[in-house]
Amino acid sequence: MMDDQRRSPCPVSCTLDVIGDKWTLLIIRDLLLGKSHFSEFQKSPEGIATNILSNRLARLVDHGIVEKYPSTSNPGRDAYRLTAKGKALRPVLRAIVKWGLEHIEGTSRELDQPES
Amino acid sequence: MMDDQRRSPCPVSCTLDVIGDKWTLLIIRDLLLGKSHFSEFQKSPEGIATNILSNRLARLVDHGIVEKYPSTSNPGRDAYRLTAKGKALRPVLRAIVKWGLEHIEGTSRELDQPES
DNA sequence: GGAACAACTTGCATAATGCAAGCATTCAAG
DNA sequence: CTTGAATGCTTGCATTATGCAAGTTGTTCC
Repeated sequence: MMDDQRRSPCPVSCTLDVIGDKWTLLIIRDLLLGKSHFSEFQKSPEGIATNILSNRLARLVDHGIVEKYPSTSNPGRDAYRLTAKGKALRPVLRAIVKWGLEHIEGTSRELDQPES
Repeated sequence: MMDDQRRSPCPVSCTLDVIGDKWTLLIIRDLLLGKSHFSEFQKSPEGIATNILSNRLARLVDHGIVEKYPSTSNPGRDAYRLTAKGKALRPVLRAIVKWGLEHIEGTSRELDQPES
C-alpha cells in the first residue's frame, strides 16, 4: 500500500510515480465525470485495454485514490469511486484540461464538475 | 511536429499524449527551476537515463514546448528553455506539487517560481 | 595536441503496453 | 433447471518503451 522505492522526495516525482502514465488520469477523469463501472471506463473513446484498466484500478485502490464498493444501482456488480484523496486530484485535471484546450488544437471540453 | 494520431479529442487525453509519462514533467519542472543544460537535467536526483532524456527533449522541442538555443553563458554549448506554451504548464506542475505535498508523506517542496 | 567535459547515440536486457482470447459470476428468459 | 448474454476480469504473447552501460562526437582549456 505504501511506496516501494521512490525516485526522490520531490512531490512532482512522487506524484508521477502514482499518476505518471497515459491511462491513470483518464480513469480519474472518468470517475470525476461520474462513471463507476469497469465497462464504462472501457467504453471511453481512448479504448483502454482490459488488462491495463484492471491493473490501474488495482493500483489506484492500493494508493487509496479509488475505492471499490458493491454497486447498489446495479446489484451484484462491482463499482469504483474516488476517495477524498482521489477527489483532491481535480485541480490537476482542471489544469490539464485548461492547457489542452488552449494549446492543442482540435480538443473539446468534456470535463465539468458534475459533483464534489 | 503535429500529432500523429490522437486517441480522442479530449484535452486530457491529448495532453497526456504529450506529457503523460514519468519523465517529461520532471524535465519541465527542472526547466521551470531555471535549469537549461543537458547535464543539469541528468544530475537531478531521479537519475534519468541519457537516452530517455535525449528522446524527451526532442519530443518537447517537436511539440513546441521547449526550444533549443546556443548557450551564451557557456559558449558553444546547447541549452534548452521553455516556450510560452511550455511555461503555460506551470499551473499543472503547481497542482501536482500541491497534491503531492498534501497526500504523499515524506515529500518536500522545491518548486517555486524563480522567474516567469 | 591531448585531457576534460558536454551532449548525445548505440546495444542490449528487462519491463510495460496493446491486442485477442478465455474464464468465472450473475441474471434474466425459456 | 439450463441456456445465453453481459460484466468483470485474467492470461498469453507480440510489440514497444525503459533502464543501464558503454561508445562517439564536438568543444574548450592548457
